[in-house]
Amino acid sequence: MLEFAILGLLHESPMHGYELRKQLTTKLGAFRAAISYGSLYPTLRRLQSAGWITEESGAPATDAPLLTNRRSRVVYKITAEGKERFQELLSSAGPETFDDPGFGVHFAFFARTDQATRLRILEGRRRRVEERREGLRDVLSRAAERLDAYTLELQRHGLDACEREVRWLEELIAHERSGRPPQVTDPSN
Amino acid sequence: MLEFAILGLLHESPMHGYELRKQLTTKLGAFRAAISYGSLYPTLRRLQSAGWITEESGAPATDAPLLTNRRSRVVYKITAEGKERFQELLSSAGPETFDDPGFGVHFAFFARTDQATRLRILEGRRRRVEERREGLRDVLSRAAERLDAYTLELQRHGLDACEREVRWLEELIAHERSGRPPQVTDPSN
DNA sequence: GTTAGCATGTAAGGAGTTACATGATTTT
DNA sequence: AAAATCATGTAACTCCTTACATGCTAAC
Repeated sequence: MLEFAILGLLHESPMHGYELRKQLTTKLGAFRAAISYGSLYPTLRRLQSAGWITEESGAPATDAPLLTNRRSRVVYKITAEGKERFQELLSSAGPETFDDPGFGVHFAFFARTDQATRLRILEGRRRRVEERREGLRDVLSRAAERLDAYTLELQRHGLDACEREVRWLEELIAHERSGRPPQVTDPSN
Repeated sequence: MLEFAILGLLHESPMHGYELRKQLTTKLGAFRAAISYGSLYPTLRRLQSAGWITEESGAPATDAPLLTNRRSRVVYKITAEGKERFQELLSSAGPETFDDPGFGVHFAFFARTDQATRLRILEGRRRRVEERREGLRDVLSRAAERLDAYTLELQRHGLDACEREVRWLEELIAHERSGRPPQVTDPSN
């Protein structure tokens, strides 16, 4: 997850770790808490050994005027293999569990992939949410008497969230199918 | 989380591991995938060493007629210390992160606690969701131009979910304050 | 008699977190 | 010159999952 998100952000532009964390915090803010440095920096190391990212060492010509020849910051950029890896991770449908944050991260980087992949991911997600929805309906209709009021309320709220998400996904799928993929920011790669 | 949920279920009635998993699956089904045996059984061990649960060895008088003198099942029951531990875990406000499943598990066992604790947990949750909501609003109003359409859509959907949850929590809090705590199943302990 | 479901467990590993530790730079 | 915030990292640990291994019981 972190690996994927880092590759996704570095795909957009080179960055150092601290900045990565900030951007991850806003990019994934809708469904995840901020990631910790204790997780971020080791992952950067790992991605570097795997050859998916490299330290940027080019002459800092376009560098901001204030911060010359700094070596406290380590700026990373994605490699060609890294871009391949990113597409591979994006295409491989994440785990089959409903509560996995994988879908959110995938969605956050939809601008970096093609319509077919987007559709596959959206439909996969819809299937999983529908399954969860059916499970909750079953519980509410079959086992309602055996459960206390709070547990029931939780299931109802969960069912509601599922129904809502399915509708949202339907809209996105329809939108994706008939026509415009909402402005792909940058058609590079 | 698992520890808390196990104590909560055994608080209601003694059970063996397999049965625990089934009940956990429905009880937590609104926000969590099924827990694995590889997690369940070691946790049962740990709870037993800690003295919070014990193996039930009483004469199986009321046992189902078909299954006599089995020792393939190990039935666990909660101890007095276990009940204390459960209340302690319920009272200690969970982590301060929005996406933590802690709230859901706490809520699922609200029937086992008192109104004051329920209110504190609901209000704590509301505060965290409100914070997340404000963060998303900030991003949407301040940084909207810098984000692609998909990322924006994700934030909008997240914001919507937050607003919805806050309203839900408000209702629950109001209901909890003015009057009836929705049928507490069993006033034991 | 074989498939399906009940029942319990272990070993290895994944994906993160917290707490700690350090130092540079910018702002007040 | 103190405080805030930028910036990077390590060690230990938490909490869970997957994959494996086993055996019993019920149903077909």
